[in-house]
Amino acid sequence: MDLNEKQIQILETAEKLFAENGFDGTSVRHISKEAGINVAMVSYYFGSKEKLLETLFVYRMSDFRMELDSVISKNKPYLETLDDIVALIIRRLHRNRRTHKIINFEFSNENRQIDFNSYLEQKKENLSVIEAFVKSGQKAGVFIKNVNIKLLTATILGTYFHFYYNKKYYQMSLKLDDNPSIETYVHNDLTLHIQNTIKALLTYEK
Amino acid sequence: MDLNEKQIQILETAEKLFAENGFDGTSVRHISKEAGINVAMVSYYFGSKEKLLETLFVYRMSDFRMELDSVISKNKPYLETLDDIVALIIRRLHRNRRTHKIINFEFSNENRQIDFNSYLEQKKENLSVIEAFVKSGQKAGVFIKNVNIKLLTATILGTYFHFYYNKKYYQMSLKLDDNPSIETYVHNDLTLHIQNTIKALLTYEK
DNA sequence: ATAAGTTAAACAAACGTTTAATTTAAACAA
DNA sequence: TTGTTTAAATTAAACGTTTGTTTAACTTAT
Repeated sequence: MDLNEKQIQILETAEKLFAENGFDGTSVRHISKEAGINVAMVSYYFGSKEKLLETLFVYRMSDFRMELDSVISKNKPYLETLDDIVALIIRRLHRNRRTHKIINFEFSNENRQIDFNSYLEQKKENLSVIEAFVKSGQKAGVFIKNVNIKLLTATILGTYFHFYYNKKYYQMSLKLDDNPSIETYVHNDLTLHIQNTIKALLTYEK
Repeated sequence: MDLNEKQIQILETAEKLFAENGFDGTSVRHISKEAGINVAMVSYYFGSKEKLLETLFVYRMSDFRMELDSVISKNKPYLETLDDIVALIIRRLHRNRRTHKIINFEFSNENRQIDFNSYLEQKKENLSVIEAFVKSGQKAGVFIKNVNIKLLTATILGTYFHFYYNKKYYQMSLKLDDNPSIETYVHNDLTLHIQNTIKALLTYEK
């Protein structure tokens, strides 16, 4: 995939607007105006509004697997690696939160004609790497056996997204007045909470 | 709020379509066709598409507080009540998942002119009841102190919604072929996973 | 000179809402 | 039970906008 500057500019403008107003809530004219280009350029470069979105998915979702492998291959103690994995996931999720939001919303839209196969394939790969890591920790006796591994990531991603989707509520409730303090909260408190949750779940005996 | 049969029929049709295709992805004509009524009836009964949505929120979100109080006032042991609270939340969430999905998506849409105040007020109340319960358990020495209480519900709701939004993925991954087996999975495995997560988090010592 | 980039204008289709006319249902008096 | 009145419910048609995409002309760079 080779994209020129203008294409990337369109993609990132579209990402912002799709995340803010939804796919159907964002018009091609809105994107082109915000990006400072002519309406026809979207069709010219991407073919259609749908294909623009598919291009955005590929543009944003690459190279996570590599980062994940890198963290695991450091061979730190299991609990430390677990913390690192969670921190990595949250960091990536937060950086690409807009695209993830669009995926979350459009993936469950039956009526949409968008190809999610590359996204699904990548997700499956990543989860099987994490699953292998947890099973290895179970064999080593560090993690307990009685855990629903497939739902582990649901808890990690789900907690982050619920925070992000209800940002307005938590801003109010936690008195996070400006963007920097939200960033700090995500990378400290929220990450710590999820790390503790996953560690507790994997080591807690009834 | 008194709604006649036809109004409820419109509301529930709209709920289904909004959840499937999004608010902007659902036209008033689509709703009226699916509900078997004339297009003008939506404006006639609700005033506008936006006000229809606000009516749906109130219609679905009521009386949770009552159920929550009822569970807590049974005065079972703390860990059992905790399980009951989680089970109650998941049951309610799952029953009203469509409306919750719409709220999640539209609440983070800056451009939308929808009144979320009654929803926010209710959410704040419910969370403060749960917060009080956890603090009481901490005083009793059953729950540990080192927990981010405000993020507890983010983990509960977030895990459920991540499962629901990625239903297609989990269906594939967990081989849940039909709707009954999904229902069973939600009320058994998923609920159990979240109960274990929250119990672990609230009792786990480093 | 050739191809890529960019533009304004036009296209049919779909959008939410309003209008004005008609049908239905309920209330009332004879 | 009847005919009449009144308001609510329902309808098809029309309103002005906005939608995604295409066209054909024009500009820029190679």
